[in-house]
Amino acid sequence: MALRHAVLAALLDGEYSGYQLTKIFDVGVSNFWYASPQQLYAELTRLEADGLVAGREVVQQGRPNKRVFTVTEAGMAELAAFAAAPPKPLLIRDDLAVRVHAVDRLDPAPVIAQLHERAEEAAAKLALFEKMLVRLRGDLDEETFLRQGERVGPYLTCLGGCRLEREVRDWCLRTARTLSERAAYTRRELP
Amino acid sequence: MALRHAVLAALLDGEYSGYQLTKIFDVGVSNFWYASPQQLYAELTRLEADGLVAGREVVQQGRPNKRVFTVTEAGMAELAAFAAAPPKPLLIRDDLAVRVHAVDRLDPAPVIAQLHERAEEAAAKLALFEKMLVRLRGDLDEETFLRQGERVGPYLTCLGGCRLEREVRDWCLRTARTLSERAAYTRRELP
DNA sequence: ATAGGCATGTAAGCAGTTACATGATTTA
DNA sequence: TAAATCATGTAACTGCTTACATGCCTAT
Repeated sequence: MALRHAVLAALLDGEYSGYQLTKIFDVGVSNFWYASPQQLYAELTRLEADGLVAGREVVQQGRPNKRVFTVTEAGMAELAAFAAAPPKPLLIRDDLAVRVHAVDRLDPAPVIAQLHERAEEAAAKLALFEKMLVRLRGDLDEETFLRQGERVGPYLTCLGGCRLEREVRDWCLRTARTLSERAAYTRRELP
Repeated sequence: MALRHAVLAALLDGEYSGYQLTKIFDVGVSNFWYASPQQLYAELTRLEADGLVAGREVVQQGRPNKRVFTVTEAGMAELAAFAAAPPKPLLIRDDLAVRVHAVDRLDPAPVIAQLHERAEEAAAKLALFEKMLVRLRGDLDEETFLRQGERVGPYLTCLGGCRLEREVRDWCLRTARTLSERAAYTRRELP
């Protein structure tokens, strides 16, 4: 059970409803964990049943009421035990990289287009994360914040997200350029 | 079904047995797809039943016989259709980053230790991938190989793996240092 | 002798995806 | 008046993990 802990960690940032969590996990919680809405609603139900989070009804006007959740003491204990246990290895599954691996034997055109799209998505995420960094550190510069800020966890993971998206963007563009040049070369040589 | 295509792509590099594929997918096929042995044996059975790969018994002396697989024409068609379809978004799940996200509210000591371990693993993978790059490009330099080499797919994905592992290593070390310094500061201030 | 590598699986259970379902309010 | 956002789920299915199982050969 792994999503549990990701949800508990996310709820340390404040009270969130299932819907709000879907927004957070849709981007991937600064890019290290993705979860679908259905997963989140199911997990929140289980977490509440297990007493690791507590729900609270928030009455809203102009929009549907919502239930927001906070981590209980039992939840904190669960998180502490999790943090002390050996971590599972980083899991990556990249559909696009599978295409690149096989690209010599296939039509490279769609793959090149997909690489450009992925590069743009990565650039957009990078911009988003960089804004989030500014918001998190307030008026402090990065160095000072990392030394003296009270809540550096999300900042550190967001820095990781930035690194990743920057690399994804650059790798996609580099790869697309390589494949385009090879395609151009082939067209000149073999008609 | 996503593992299918990863297996088909891996089998473009040559004939492999289930066991050999477990070695390849254990590292993560240059770090973009991990699969367990059980998954691979099951998937190979299904791929063969669907006629996308063909198995061939190889008699060995001194060790058990093995069945090696090649991609059939139907398999190539499947791969081509896959490559032209829109890719699924990059999936990442990082157990260690969950810990870092929550680290303000927990004992940072085990997390710092885990970050150092992860950094070492990443460095080891990086070294492995860099050796693989040298092997793949032979006596050509990178630029020439990327322009003229026949099989650049695996090289390009391996370059991506290098980028990722380098970032993971650096992020882990940076994060560990930040957390250690904060821990030292806290110990001086609050006893 | 014992550990490690080669080689291939089965079975049970848990996690994750896809499709479906509902309904109110705000914005274009 | 249609589309988007807020808000929360259920059900069926597929994919993945964990545990178990077997057996031979090689190197220490």
